[in-house]
Amino acid sequence: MVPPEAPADARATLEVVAARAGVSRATASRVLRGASNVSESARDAVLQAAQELSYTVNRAARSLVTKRADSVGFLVAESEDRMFSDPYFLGILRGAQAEIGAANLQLVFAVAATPADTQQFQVYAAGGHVDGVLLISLHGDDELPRHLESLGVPTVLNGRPLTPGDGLYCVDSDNLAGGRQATDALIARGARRIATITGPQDMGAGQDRLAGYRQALRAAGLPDGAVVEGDFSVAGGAAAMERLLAADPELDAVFAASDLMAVGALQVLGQRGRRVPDDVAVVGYDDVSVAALAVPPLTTVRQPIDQLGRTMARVLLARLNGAEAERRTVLPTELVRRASA
Amino acid sequence: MVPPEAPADARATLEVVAARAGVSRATASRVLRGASNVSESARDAVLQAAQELSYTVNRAARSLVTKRADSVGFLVAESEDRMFSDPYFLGILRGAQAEIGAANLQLVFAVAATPADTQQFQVYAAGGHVDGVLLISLHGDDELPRHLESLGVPTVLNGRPLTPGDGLYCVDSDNLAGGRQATDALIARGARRIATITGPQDMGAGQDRLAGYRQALRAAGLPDGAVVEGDFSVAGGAAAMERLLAADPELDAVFAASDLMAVGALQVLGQRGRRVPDDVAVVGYDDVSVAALAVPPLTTVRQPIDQLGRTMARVLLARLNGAEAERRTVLPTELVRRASA
DNA sequence: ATGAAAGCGCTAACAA
DNA sequence: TTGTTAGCGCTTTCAT
Repeated sequence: MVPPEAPADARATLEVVAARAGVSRATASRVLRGASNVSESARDAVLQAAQELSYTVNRAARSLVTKRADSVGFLVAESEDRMFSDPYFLGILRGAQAEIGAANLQLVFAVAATPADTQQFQVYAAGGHVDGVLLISLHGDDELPRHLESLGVPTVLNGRPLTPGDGLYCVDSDNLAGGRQATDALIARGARRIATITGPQDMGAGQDRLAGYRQALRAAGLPDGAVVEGDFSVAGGAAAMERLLAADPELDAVFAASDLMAVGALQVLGQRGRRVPDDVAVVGYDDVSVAALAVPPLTTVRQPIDQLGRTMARVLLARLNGAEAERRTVLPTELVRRASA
Repeated sequence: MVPPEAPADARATLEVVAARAGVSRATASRVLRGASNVSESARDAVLQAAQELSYTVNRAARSLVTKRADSVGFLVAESEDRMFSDPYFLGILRGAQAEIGAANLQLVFAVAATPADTQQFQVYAAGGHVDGVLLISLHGDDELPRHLESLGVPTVLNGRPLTPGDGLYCVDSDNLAGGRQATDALIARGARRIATITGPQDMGAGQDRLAGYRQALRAAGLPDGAVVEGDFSVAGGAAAMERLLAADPELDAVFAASDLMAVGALQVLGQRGRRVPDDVAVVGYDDVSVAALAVPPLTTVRQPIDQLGRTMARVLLARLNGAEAERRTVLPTELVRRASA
């Protein structure tokens, strides 16, 4: 009744492993999944058989019955090229992959550049192809995370939704404190006309860093400086710097809400003959690798980018396991002093 | 005999769609997969039913029978942090994802930092969890691609294996021509003592760019300049530049085999009081975004990074479809003139 | 052109 | 603790 030895070239199945170990498929399955109620001897036999046959579970078969996909989606909801030139995203990806991989799940990478893409992803996710999703780069009040959740797909955001209190799960760095740290550094070195290049105001990070800037100014009894919105890119930072200079030619410091924008600002400042930091001090945000390479090297606010990705993954994993998870996790930032301020 | 209407809240299955369309599961399946032998009316009915129920195929069930995973692995075989600060990788990823996504396959992202990781990935891939693998950043004569192929997993490399002629599939940019272009540009502007910071010599890209440099020098009747090996990183470029200066204080030009290394070189040159390009001209390689941001902006050799990723994916897709595919695809490079040379 | 039926490899009751 | 037994949702012969 026991099936004959399977051909050696075919991929081993549970059936074969069980037969070789002299137990039933059920027992073999239990052993391989680490269930507790198995005898020592059965366990050893199965493990060895599996080893010898280099057995790997067929995930499709498993998924079919468990109704879990054993994979999570990493969705970049960004239509612009920006994300692909921003090392920030790569950092998040690395962190997330490390945790997801360690949990033995797959990370399925997806990009939704258009509304059609987004729609397609929703269908895909709703179809049970992923157990949860890690959502990167949320703009405005994108309904995507809420849709995903209502479709039964646990989702964790990077950043925070614009309107709070939705019960969405999100992981963010402390942009408010970060904005303050940057501005305080400028204040501490004696700057008095402090301008800022903000991030997109349709993103929590953009809003919060600006709010931090304002708080710091107010706390120091300083008036608000010139404010221009940027888009987190180098070109955007440069354009914003031009406008800042036009708005307040006397400014003596600039807080740029991203390193990339700070680099753009540095370029413009250089062209205009302003010395950094002597004439104008500059502080960036992120501490991605270009910060240290800029001329002069950028004083900046470091975000724990890798940790952001890891934390997102951990929160999602916790949810998938039915464990408690923080709705909103905020990671600390830190000022990194270099030459630009 | 027809099953009763399924509960509306459950995910629709083929069974339900078929019932609603008044056909058998087999016919519904044929329609949904675009098989030809179906009547007009059956097709319409099924399509509409599927639409109404927002049916999505259960990939696990499909995979179980077709024995295809409908997904491809994107494996970064790199133990160092380097790759995560190099925009190059992100470009490849984007390109690959675009093609893979368009073909309706999933891109499963993985990192193999240690030999253990690599081993695990092999088991995973051999287990039929992916239909093919896109392999990034190959060092030395890594056996991984050959193992994967011998395990029956079609693999496509970025770059070229060190020892050619293995029948491995790879997609590369024309590093030899690129090295020549860079060096020719330096020669054309009158440089005569041209040094180079090479890429890792355990990688084809590193070797080929150096070979191109030598070819150009020889063609111009110029003697070889100082040569120091770098590791594609900024820090590595800076260290190499120091050694170059020590080896030949009179050098008047440097070809750095990556933009990141060129940036490092620029820093050192600045510290040593050498003006770029007046005292020393510099040409980089890649044309990643930092090239344009460097001070001075970097003249560099552009690789079609996005296309590299896309092409890798296309080659793999072709193989998966049993179509003919080039063993080795080489994409052209192009000199981008900016201020550093 | 269509349907009936047989699994794909696995997990999870349920019995023993 | 272990084995028996149903399926999970789909594709695919094989008839019709």
